This record gives sequence, structure tokens and C-alpha cells, in this order.
Amino acid sequence: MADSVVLDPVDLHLLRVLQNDARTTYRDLAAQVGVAPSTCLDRVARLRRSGVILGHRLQLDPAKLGRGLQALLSVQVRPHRRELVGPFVERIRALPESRTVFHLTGPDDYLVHVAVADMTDLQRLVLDEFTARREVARVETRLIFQQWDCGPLLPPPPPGGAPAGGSPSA
Amino acid sequence: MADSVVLDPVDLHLLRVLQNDARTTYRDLAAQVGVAPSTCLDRVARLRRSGVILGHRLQLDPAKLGRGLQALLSVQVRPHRRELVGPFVERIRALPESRTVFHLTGPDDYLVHVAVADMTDLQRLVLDEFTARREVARVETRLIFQQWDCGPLLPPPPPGGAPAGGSPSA
DNA sequence: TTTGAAATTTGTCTGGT
DNA sequence: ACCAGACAAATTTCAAA
Repeated sequence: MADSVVLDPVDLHLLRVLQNDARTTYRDLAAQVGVAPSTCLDRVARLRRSGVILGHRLQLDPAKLGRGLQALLSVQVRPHRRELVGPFVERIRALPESRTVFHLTGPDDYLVHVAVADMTDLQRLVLDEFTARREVARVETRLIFQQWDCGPLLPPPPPGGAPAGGSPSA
Repeated sequence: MADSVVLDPVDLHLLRVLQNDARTTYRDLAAQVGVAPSTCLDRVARLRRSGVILGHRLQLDPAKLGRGLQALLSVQVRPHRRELVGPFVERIRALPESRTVFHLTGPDDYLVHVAVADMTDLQRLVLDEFTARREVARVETRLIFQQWDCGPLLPPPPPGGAPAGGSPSA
């Protein structure tokens, strides 16, 4: 069920346009991709059903919301057992400051991306919500100078990519 | 221009609903928030103009796109001078595997979140695109077991928050 | 600034190619 | 699978409060 899905060039084109602006109308979508609007509807509905499209998210500016300081917290949880890490993750996820939580390989078990108002707020967060917890063995804080969101997420080209004059299968 | 913006309770309510589903219609939005649809339109347009809302993003499932393996790469760039790091960041941002690039405080200058097809692909990426570059002094790779996106990003409550029975201003 | 209703644009469905 | 057209529903405008 988590396996990958076959996407033809039309699907890819749709996804590429929608990732630039997820509210493009089906009419514009159709014009850009070169199929009829009703076909777009069909395709997009299929992509949602197959789980490729998970949903639509609003992209907000943290600074404009008074959360101008962002940081990454590396957290060691000891002992690293299910009955401890389950509640830990749930608690951290519920913090209004948390943006993303990663469970990682390596010596640092978790990486938490947080957005706070200022340094005072960050200090409070680290002391009260992380190091105060018994299962948290160590927290390392790194501030984020700048962050870039990269291009759209697209499937990798097949290993034996088709060259220009390649394999006429007729 | 990056300063925070005053948001009244209606704006906050709108943002909270839209972050759960950015395609909620203005009609439903109006019903949930308790104002007229045309007011919602006005408010949302204002939020876009003021830069609080940056855009609408499609949320895709990397595994369904054949990118089932994600990792975080910590990168040291030496010497850390503008004429080296500028092109470095641009090159990394342009990689189809890159999802986010962070410039950080601390010994690791950059953290790059990547999505790849498999281990072979990850090895290729690290060797060919990172360690092969002269300015890259060191790369540390950590795999992502699991990742949680956290609740909506909302402004922090004001320091002197209004208590329950507070300040009847009439 | 907000509203309610009119005008316009979109989303959705049906049936045909 | 795709397309075209028709209907329903949503968005957007606008005059008035």
C-alpha cells in the first residue's frame, strides 16, 4: 500500500503545476497541461485516491506570526524504549512551537524543528519542555540562520532513462 | 517588512481552519468562523497581501513517488566564505533530491533534508553531489525512520495573557 | 469593515467519441 | 481514456449600512 505508483507524463505535469500553486483552477490546469478540464479532474481525483496527493497545506510566514526565531533541537532519549518514546513524541508534537519531529538513526534520536518568538522563549522551551523531562538525556540546540524550501518533489527518472532516439516499441 | 502583523481572533480562526484543509470553501469557512463569506474573502486576501499567507502547497507522499528513503545530511563547508557558500547552496537547492536546506549555527554549517529512492541512490547523492565538492569538508548522514508534521503554526499568546475573568473593558 | 444578493467563474457530472 | 457541453455550486463584485 505504500508502494510507488505509475505516473505518466500528464500526471507529472499536473503535479508540477499544482506544487507551484495548489489552487490553480482546473481550467488553467487544463490549459497548461494540454488536456480537457474534466480530464484534469479525473486525474487529480485518481492521484488523491491513490494516496500520492495527501492534502493541501497553507504555507505561512513564521516571522509574520511573531515566531521569528527558529531552531533545531537534537534530543537523546534514554532509555530508548517504546513505552518512553511514544509519550515523548506525542508530547513534543502537541507543543505549539513544534513544526516537525524526525526520528533518526545515529546518536541523536530525535530532531525537532521549532519556531519561537525570541531567545527567551527558546530558553523556556528547552528548559521546561525538554531537559525537564526525565527520559531526555541531552538536548543540543542549533539556531537557524536561514532556510530554503527546494523544488517540487518529483519521482526519480527510471535507471535506464530513455535516450532521444530510444527503443521504438512498435 | 518582516515584522509581525496584528491578527484579531477572526484572522486566527480563519488560519486555524485553513491549515487543516487549505481548500475549505469560503462558504464553509464563513459558517465555521461566524462571518459572511465575502468577509472571509476580504480577510484572506488581506492575509495574503500582508505576507502572512505565502501560498498554497500540495502535500505529497514521497514513498508513493518512488522516494521512500529520506535522510538528513549535516555538511561542513570550509572555508565558510560567501563566495563559496553562495554557489554551494544554489547547487544543493537545485538537486531534485533536496527538500529543505538549513543554514545553522554550530559546527555543522548546513543541514539538508533529502528524499531518495533507496540506499544506492543516497550513496550516489552523497558521493557525487556533496563529498565530491572541494568546499565540502565533511558530510554526516542520518536516516529518517519516521517524521511527524506538527500542528498549525500560530502566533504565541501575548506575554501578559488575559486571564479567564479578565478586564471587563465596558 | 461588514453584509446580502447579483453577476461571473468554477467544479462536477453525463453521455458520446 | 479522453473530450464537450450542461448543470450545480462556489467565488467575486458591489451598493448600502
